[in-house]
Amino acid sequence: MTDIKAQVNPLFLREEELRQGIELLFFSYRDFTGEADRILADKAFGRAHHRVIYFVGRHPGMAVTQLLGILKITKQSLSRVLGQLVEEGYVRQTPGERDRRQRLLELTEKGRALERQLSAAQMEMVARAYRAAGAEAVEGFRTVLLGLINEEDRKRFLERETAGGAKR
Amino acid sequence: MTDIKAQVNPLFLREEELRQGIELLFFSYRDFTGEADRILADKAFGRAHHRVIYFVGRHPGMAVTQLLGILKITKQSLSRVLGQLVEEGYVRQTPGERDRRQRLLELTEKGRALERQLSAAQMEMVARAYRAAGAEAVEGFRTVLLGLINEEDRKRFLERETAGGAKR
DNA sequence: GAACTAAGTCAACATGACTGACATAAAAGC
DNA sequence: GCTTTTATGTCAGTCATGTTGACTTAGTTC
Repeated sequence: MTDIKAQVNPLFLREEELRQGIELLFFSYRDFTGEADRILADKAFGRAHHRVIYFVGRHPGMAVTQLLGILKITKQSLSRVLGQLVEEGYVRQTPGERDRRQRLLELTEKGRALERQLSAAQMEMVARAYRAAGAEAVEGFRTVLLGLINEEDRKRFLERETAGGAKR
Repeated sequence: MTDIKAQVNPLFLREEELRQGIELLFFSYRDFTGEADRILADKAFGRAHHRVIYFVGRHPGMAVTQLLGILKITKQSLSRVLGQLVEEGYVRQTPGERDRRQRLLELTEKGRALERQLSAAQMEMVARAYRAAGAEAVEGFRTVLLGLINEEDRKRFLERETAGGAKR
């Protein structure tokens, strides 16, 4: 029956395939973030705190403007979240040496501990999916997701990849 | 230099790889939804409205409880959004025949028009990424994302795939 | 007839985003 | 050296989307 449909409208399967892609992104992101959300709920933190902790942990010494660029939110939005994290001792701000207007961000030991806890959960999920799918599928996963990302951030990924060497 | 690191700590590359997976999901989802968000902003609708329109369009005649199960939000959250969509003539509710307690949901013509507009934008993004990546990569993308999705929803995908036949 | 289920409602609240206006300090440009 | 730009922060108000909890109404099931 679907074979007939496919013959009548050759675009049908293509649209179906694309819609499945859309749904896969929706469901996988929903379930992927759900894991960490549960951990954060205990600490009265939200997804926004997680993102800050993640990226500050990933790029220690980054300036506030850089972080805003990654998160693509306004500084007013960030300030509440970042303020809480600083106040509760997860993130430390130190004036920049080169440019003393900057407040460079880094995780405290407490912050690193939370970062590890959150990342461990998510890395475990990704690792499970990677193992189940195999190396070739992982390569495809990366290629397609890269294609969904805007030019600028995509470049960052590709640079890191070649700079890191030894990967493929 | 990174080669040395990899030899000293064999887990380094693995962790790096997993973190890249996490970031790919974050950035791709951010950019992927950004496209539709801009269209919705004109109509004073948000992402929540989009999800309702999408899934009602995908499964015409579905009951409210089913929709809640897919979205994994509370009925109170849904009611506001659904109420607006019904009021503004995007979604129609009709009592179920088998079970008259149910209000079965379907898009109106107006709703289908918006659905097409939104989906066209996202399908275009996915299509572009698929084309650039190639069929093999797409298969890997699907496999890995399926592995990130909870058991139950994953089954739904796999059933649809085999039922639809003719795909692979 | 009692118990359960589908759907909806009212109320209060939390989170995370936004715009707009303004303040301070340091850097950069002329 | 004065002006302009930049980095950061703050105050105030608003909006969208989620939550919990309590309760109602109507229909189904046992």
